[in-house]
Amino acid sequence: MRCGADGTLEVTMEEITAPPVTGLVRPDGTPVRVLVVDDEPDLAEVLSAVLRYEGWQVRVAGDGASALRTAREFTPDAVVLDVMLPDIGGLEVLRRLRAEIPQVCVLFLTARDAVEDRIAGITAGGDDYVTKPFSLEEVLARLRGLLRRAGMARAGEGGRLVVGDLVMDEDAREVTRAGQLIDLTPTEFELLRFLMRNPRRVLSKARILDRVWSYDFGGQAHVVELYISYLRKKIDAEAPPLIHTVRGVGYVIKPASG
Amino acid sequence: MRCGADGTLEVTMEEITAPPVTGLVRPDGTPVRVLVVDDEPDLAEVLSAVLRYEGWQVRVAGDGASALRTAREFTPDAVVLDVMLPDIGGLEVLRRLRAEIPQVCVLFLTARDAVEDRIAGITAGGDDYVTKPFSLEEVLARLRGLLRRAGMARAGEGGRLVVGDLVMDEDAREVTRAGQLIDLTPTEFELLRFLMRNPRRVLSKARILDRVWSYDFGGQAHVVELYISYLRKKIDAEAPPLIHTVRGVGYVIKPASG
DNA sequence: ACGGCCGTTCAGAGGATTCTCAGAGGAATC
DNA sequence: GATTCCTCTGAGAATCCTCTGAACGGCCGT
Repeated sequence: MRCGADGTLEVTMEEITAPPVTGLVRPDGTPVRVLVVDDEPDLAEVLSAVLRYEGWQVRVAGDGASALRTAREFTPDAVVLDVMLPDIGGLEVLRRLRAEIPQVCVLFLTARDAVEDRIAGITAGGDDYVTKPFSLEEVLARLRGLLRRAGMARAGEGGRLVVGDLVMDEDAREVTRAGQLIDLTPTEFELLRFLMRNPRRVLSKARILDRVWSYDFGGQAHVVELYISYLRKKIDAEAPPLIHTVRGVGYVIKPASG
Repeated sequence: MRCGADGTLEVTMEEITAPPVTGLVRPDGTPVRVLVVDDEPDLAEVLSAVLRYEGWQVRVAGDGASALRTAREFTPDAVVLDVMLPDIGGLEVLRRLRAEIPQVCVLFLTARDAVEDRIAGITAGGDDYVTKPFSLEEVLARLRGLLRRAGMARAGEGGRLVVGDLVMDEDAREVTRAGQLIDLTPTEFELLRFLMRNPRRVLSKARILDRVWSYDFGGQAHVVELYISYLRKKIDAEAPPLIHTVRGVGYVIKPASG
């Protein structure tokens, strides 16, 4: 996803074609349902494409009133909710949502500087927020966290990712290789998480950029190479490498044997 | 839960896990039931979100009459009750509640300057109160205390929190590290309690603020950093540190080894 | 073999985040 | 009413993170 100078959003085809990976499912086995509420159609569209790609059922609403209307018959498990809506305020929407679907998770989208004021109290329960501009991986990760804690976790792996002897604990934000604790910066962590969520799948630099970096990032794909090199120094330094370059295409992470 | 290639699902029992780790359950194993009674919708919403997140079943009422009505069919174990209700006085509600559910615990919410002697009578009866504006952790702690004394403690944990050689006795309000008694101010204590209730889980500054500070606190997340630094001076000064900064995210408390 | 392209790495500027100190103001206590 | 203690603000310093630019080396075509 790229944010053009004119405010348009481009979505690369790649983003909507590959098969789903993650396994968050409702207790009854049906797919997770997410309602996206944002008055920017482009952003809402990109978000819903990514969530759908995650294997979830998605609906979109452009304002508070239609969000409530949709929620009533869609009964989502989670709602991605922009606090700046044209009609009803975000917190009001939250309250009315809760009145109808008490256990629903809400992920707020908010401007960076509007945080402290209106958002007070929302992280106190299970809910969470993400500040604009965000990266798609960040939104996904937060949403997965919310849903996992809401009882839609898949067996055993409660937010743990494993590739060979490399292990990531998302809650504790800990990464270990062969038991050795590895210290990562936020961007390194998010890049590695994206790789580990797609093991054995070659990821293009463009796609990595789209997912891991914020949508308003104007830089070049060179950063990806740079951060891959940082990661390699930290996790592939003294052991058979897990991160592999696929020349002219991108990068893969996979266990040493295969 | 495993998702087979043919679309089948296997569900194991342990997957249906509750989010946090409170360990308070009814004798018959069903979740604790709490009724929140407050005429401020925002406050009631935040309270119920927090309690629900704690794994309890929650109902909300906006005035005394509907509180009594709801209590009749909900049969709560505890009631969080604002003394200032639009219709019936809090004490009257208490009396009528007791008439129907004799063993119910009641936590009063009251203004700071409320009459002290009446409150004294309340605490004598086993109930408790919290003055507005309160922190959510305070409400939770008091509620846990009430419920524990009402016989809903799960075996083992009697209000003691342990992380490595750091021990907190919630009832005695005592903290020791390696046997050494540590003196904490009220805010320091509450911050540490929140950390110790969530060991190995990274807590964002926003979340800490929402939980540990009063809901009307208008300040910045900077206070959290400040109080973390106070805690470190008292707890982590001359021993392997337990409190760790996760840059760009928040803080974690965890035993020294891992 | 040569040259262009791609990927890797280094070095450093600039920015963001976090830590700590000092002190004002207020609450609690005696 | 005075004292002590606690909480919070503001500012500066220290630390850490991100990204740019450039140099280097290998891969692949011709």
